[in-house]
Amino acid sequence: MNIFQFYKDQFCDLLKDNKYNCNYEKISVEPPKQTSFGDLAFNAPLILAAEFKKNPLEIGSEIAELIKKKFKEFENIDVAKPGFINLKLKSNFWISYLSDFNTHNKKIPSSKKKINIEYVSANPTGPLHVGHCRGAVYGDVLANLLSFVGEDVTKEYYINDYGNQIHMFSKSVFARIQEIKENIKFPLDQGLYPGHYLIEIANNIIKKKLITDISNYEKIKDQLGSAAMSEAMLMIKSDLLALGIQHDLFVSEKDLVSKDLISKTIEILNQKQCIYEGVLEKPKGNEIEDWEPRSQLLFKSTRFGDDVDRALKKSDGTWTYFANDVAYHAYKLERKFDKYINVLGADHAGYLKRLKACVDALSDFKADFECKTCQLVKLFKSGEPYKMSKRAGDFITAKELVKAVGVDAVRFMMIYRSNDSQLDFDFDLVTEKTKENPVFYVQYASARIHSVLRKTKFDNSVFEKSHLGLLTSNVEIELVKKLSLWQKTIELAARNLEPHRIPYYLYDLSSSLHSYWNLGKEDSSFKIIENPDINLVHARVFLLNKILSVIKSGLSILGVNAPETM
RNA sequence: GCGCUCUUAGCUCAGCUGGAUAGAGCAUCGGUUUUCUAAACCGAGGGUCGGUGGUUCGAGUCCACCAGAGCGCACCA
Repeated sequence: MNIFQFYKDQFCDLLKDNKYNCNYEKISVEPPKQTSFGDLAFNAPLILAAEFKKNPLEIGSEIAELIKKKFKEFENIDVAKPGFINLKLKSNFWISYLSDFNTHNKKIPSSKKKINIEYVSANPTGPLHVGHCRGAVYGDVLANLLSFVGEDVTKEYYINDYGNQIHMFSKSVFARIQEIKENIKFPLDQGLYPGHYLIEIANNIIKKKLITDISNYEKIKDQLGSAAMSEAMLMIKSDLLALGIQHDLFVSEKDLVSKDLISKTIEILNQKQCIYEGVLEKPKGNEIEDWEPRSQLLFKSTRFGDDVDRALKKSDGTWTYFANDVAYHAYKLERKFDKYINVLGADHAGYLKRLKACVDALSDFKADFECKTCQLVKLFKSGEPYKMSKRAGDFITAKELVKAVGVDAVRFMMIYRSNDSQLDFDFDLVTEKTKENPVFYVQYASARIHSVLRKTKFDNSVFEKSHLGLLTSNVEIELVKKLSLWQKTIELAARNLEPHRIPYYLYDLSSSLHSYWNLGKEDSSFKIIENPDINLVHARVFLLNKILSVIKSGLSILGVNAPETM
C-alpha cells in the first residue's frame, strides 16, 4: 500500500464531505522534509487558503480538527508555518503496516495498460558496443518496472535490415570471405566495415556452408546479405543475453518493405494532406559540399512541431530511411497499444521530433507516444578517462564490458543516474568490494540478511505476529517507515519513466539496514540473533525478511542478482 | 545559425504534479572491530542551486533572455 496515496484519497474525501472545494489535483500528502515533523505532510491549507482567501493556519486548524475526529491512528497533528498539517502515526500503526507489508500491489486486470517499448534496435551489422549498453539497460529496466507495477509490456526491437548500409556490410563480409578462402587482402580504401568481428561472421558463414560459390558477388549478394545479417543478429542476441536482455518481438524493416507497407502508409499520410512535393532549404551551419536544391516528396512535419519538413524519397526515387520508419510506426499503431515508448541514444535526439510528428499525424494526435533518450556514457579507469583502441572499427563491445565488470555492475550503474544526465562509468570502482561501490553495498545488505536467515532458520508461517509489538525502538520503526517509501518510489519511477529512483532507494534502504546492524556492536540489546528474548529475535527477523523482500524486488527490477552470500 | 540535453558542496550526482532550514556518496578531518558478514558503522566541516529578470503566498523546480558543456542538424542509416 502506498500510504501517501491512501491518505491523500482519504483526506480529499474528508475535504469534499465538509465542503472544502478546490483543485484536488494540487493537494498532496508527502513525506515531510524533516523526520521531526512527523510522517505525513498535508498541504491542503496552502491550497485552500488561496481558494478561500483565508489565513492558511486558520484553515489548517479547522482541517486538523476534522482529521482528529475521523482518524484515530495519529499520535500528533500539527499545523505548521506556511500552511502544512504534519501528522505523526502511532507506532502501532507501523507495526500493523509491517505485519501486512507486501512488495507487490495487485492490479485489477481491466486497468492494465498495454505498453510497447522499443529499445536497442541497433543496426544488424555487428555486435553491440559499449555505447548501446545504457539505452539497452534503461529500456529493459523500464520494461521490468512497468511489468512490476502491473502493466502488459511488449519489448520490441526494430531491425534495420534494409538499405545501403546492408549492401556495404554484405560487401565487407564478402571481402573477408575472399580473404579467408582465396587470400585476397581485405581492401581498406573502399569504405568497407573494417571491424574484426566481420572475420568471425565470414568464418561462420563458411563453416555453416551458407554460401559456397563466391565467384560472382552480384549473383550471391542477396543471399549473402541475409546470411551476414542473421549472423550479426545472432551476435547481437548473444550480447543482449549477456546483458540479461530478451526482447519479445523483432520487427524487420525488410519485411515491412516486402509487404509494401511503405507506400500504403505514405498514402494514408497523403489522404491526411501531410505530403507534398517541395524543395528543402540548405541547412545553415555545417557546410555541405555537394548540396543542391532538390525537389522531393516531403512530409509536412512542421505542422506537428518539427523544425523542418522531412524527405520521404531520395533523389533516386527510392524511399528514405525515415519513410520506412513512418511505416514501422504505422505498424506499431496498428497493433493498438495504450502507450508507446521509444528509447534512443542521445546521438539520435535530433530524430525525435519527426518521429513524434509522424505518430501524431498517423494517429490524429491520439497515440500516447513518448521518446526517451539516454545521454552518453564516459568510461573511466581509476578516475582517468579510458582510452579506446585506435584501430579503426575497433571498439569496446558490450560483451567485453560485461566480462570485465560483470552484468550486475553494468546494469546497476547504467541505471544509477537519470537518463538525461551524462554518466561516468569507472571500470575499477564498480568491481571494488567496498561501500564506495553502490552495487556491492546493496548486494552486501542482501547477503547480511541471508546470513541471519541461515542462522535462525526462522519459519515465517509459525510466527505469531502479535510479537511484532516488541519492535519498540525508534530505529526499527524508522526502518518500517523506510519500507513504506517503496511503493511510492516505484510508482513515481513508473509514472515518470525514471528507473534511476530505484537504485537510489535501494542504496538508502541498505544504508539504514547496515546502520541498524551495527547498533548491536555498541549496545548488545540490539543484537538480532544473540538475544535472550526469542520472540524479539523472531520479530526482528520478520522485519529483516521484509527488508530483504524489497531489496530482492528492487534488484530484480534492475535485473541484478541479490546474493545469499558474498 | 537551429534543435535536444545538462549546469546543485573540491569531485560525481539525487531532489516527486512548485512547498518548510537544499540532500547523498567520494575526498578531507576525527572516532568505533578479540565481528550476529568491519567488504561495515558513527561524527565534523563544506552551498549566492551557472547568471539576470519574470510568474506567485512561495522557485533548485515554471517562463524569458544570457553564458558554458555534450549531442545532432538535406538525399545516409
